[in-house]
Amino acid sequence: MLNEKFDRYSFILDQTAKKVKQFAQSSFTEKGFDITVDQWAVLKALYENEQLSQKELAKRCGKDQPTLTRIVDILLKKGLAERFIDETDRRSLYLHLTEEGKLKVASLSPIVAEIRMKAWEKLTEKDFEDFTRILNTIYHNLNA
Amino acid sequence: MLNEKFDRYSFILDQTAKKVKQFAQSSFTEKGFDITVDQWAVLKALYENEQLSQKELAKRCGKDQPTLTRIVDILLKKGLAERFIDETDRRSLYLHLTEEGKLKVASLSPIVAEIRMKAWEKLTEKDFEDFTRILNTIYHNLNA
DNA sequence: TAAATATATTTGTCATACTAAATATTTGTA
DNA sequence: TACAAATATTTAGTATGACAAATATATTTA
Repeated sequence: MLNEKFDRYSFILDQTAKKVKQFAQSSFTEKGFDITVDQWAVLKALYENEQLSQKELAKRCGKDQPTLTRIVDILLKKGLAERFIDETDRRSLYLHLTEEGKLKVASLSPIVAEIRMKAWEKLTEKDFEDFTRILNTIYHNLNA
Repeated sequence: MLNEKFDRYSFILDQTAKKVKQFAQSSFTEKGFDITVDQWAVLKALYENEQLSQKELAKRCGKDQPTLTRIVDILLKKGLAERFIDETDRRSLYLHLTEEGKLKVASLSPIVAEIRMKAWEKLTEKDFEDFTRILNTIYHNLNA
């Protein structure tokens, strides 16, 4: 393959990832959700799987531990989650959502799903499959 | 299309964009390049087009103006670029690379091109075309 | 069992992203 | 021409991302 063509794929990739996040964030803000997209990702992961340790949660959300710690700090301040020491391994902390946190996820989920679909207008199922396959391949090529 | 399938495309997109950046950054660091990937993007844009105003440069690099200002500040500190007032419009600043900056871009360019190819192993030209087409479509769907 | 090693989390530092507000300058308009 | 509006840049504040180092606790090993 010609090298020159690849000049800017990482630029387009980066810009599109940013745009997806921006679009979601501005929809959140517009609807008065009062959380960031990253905070949403953590809330959603917790909603689907309570009792995760912070380490497991970080992995599921694709975030490193320092970043996760700070996002969780914010969720605590907002009263959406609580942190507990795991008595079987006192190094570990586990988390669960407060009632308010659960309500927030339940009420936002359908709206988030809607927001997500906007990106796929004018694209086909095949496009979606190709897209995720290619992204996964790139990821694994660079993860060796 | 079924909504559920789209659950995590933004996650994969985000993780892959991060991985591409990390891979490039660790290659830079390993080779002792002493710049970040974002600083590289700005240097490259300047190399290909001197006399850009900061505003134009920001646009070309896909960065907002405050971010660009800070990246440029770092490039100045590193002695890679210089900033000048545009006397035809004293609000504007334009930039150009120092000799050291030009040398840096010239010497890094081929290595960066190599790094970039790694992502495309096991993928075809058609994949590349589909990928960029889909990314562009998503971008424009969300940019309206 | 004491010491070394490993693990989970946090803290610190720097770089980047986004928003809003401040500053300087220019342009448009009454 | 004076004033209002627009534009280019910077500054400030908050959130996130990456990486290194610090802390506390567990596990392994001599």
